[in-house]
Amino acid sequence: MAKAKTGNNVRSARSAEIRDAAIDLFDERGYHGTRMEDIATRLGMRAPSLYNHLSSKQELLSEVVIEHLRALLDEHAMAVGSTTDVSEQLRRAMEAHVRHYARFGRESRIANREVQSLEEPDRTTVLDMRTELGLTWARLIERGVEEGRFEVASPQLTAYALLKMSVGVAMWLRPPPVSESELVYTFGEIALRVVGADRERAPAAAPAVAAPAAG
Amino acid sequence: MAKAKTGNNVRSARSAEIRDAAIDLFDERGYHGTRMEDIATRLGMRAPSLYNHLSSKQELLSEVVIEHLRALLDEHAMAVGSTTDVSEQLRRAMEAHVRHYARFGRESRIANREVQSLEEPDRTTVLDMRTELGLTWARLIERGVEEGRFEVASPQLTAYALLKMSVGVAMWLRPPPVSESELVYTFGEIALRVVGADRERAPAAAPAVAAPAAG
DNA sequence: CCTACCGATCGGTAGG
DNA sequence: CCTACCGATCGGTAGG
Repeated sequence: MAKAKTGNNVRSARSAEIRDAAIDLFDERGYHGTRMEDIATRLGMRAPSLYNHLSSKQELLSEVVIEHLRALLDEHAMAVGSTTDVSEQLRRAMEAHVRHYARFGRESRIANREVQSLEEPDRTTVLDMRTELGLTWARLIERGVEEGRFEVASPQLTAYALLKMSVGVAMWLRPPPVSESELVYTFGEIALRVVGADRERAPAAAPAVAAPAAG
Repeated sequence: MAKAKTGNNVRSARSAEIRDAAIDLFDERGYHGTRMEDIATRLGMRAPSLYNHLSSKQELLSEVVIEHLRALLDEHAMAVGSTTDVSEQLRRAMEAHVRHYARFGRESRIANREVQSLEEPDRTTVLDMRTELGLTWARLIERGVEEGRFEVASPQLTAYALLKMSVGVAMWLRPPPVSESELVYTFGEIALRVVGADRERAPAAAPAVAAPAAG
């Protein structure tokens, strides 16, 4: 009773350390390129001792990926729920994503590169969550079009383009050359341009730059 | 003399088949998730026989990734060199990328996911090529800004956003819901919007849609 | 949390 | 192009 044989549901400090080391290594070397011994060494342990805190290497991966996607979906819902103006919803959704990718670069990269390393049924769960996220974006853009606020060739294609563009922030080779707030703001603006929403307030609150039409 | 011990530079039909099978499997299961035996089985062979046509598994990977990046750089140069109008250069560069990603989805996904599986010095070579591609895009956008044709907050950030957006085409979970030509055209248009170049010919050759400003 | 160790996998070689 | 096989790696277990 006292011994937690599989301590995977007990979120001890040690579990968190193991998880963090695993995230570091999965990001740097990939899932299959990381050995349990590598993770253990980072914490001054031996590989078998890890199994007092988890039940398998695969569990480490699936937890990271699924939590990442759940966070993305949550933050997207919050961003959209924080206002009723569809342009502002889109801007905030993009800002939320970019902020998340900037702050959780390691988890984002793992989630985007290691889907194929997931075993079933987690793999399917993750693919479904990704599909759901894409649909949420597409519906948001569709609504903007219906309200006459956006003008796009294809809401689905546009949703996909915006999503992929934002994920890119996490894929930066070297750290971004700008501050997080600048990153977030710029991508929010780009999103509005992509959906053709910027014309509403064109030469108004724009960040200066006269933008002449020299042919 | 007659026996090609390491037939890696001899581009035989068999080599091409092996390469194609490897690309399929690296894409589906990842580099580390693919065994030489898997590749051989696809061709009705046994794993050791593969070594009559290549020298290592790693060689298969690096060739795919490096060739992919070389093609991207070439096609980008060709697109930019095919006209002098900076807006048109940007559009064609985006179209070339999207077309490439659409046609070489497998290679594109491998190149983007398996950089970490590359050993040195190929890994560095690939990272350098990626950096070069990013710089090429950034310079193109900078020139557009200098000519007063584009208006962006940061050429570098914008270049990165556009690059990542286009790569996304290859990352589609399921095949794209539209034709290749539609895909290519839509992304070209989006690129022009992102750099703020569409205003020049705003309600002109646009694909209909009145775009009212009901706000 | 450790040592000892197993069972399986896998890239690659030997030698034909 | 094959069989036989090596050497190394690695996730996980036993048992303390």
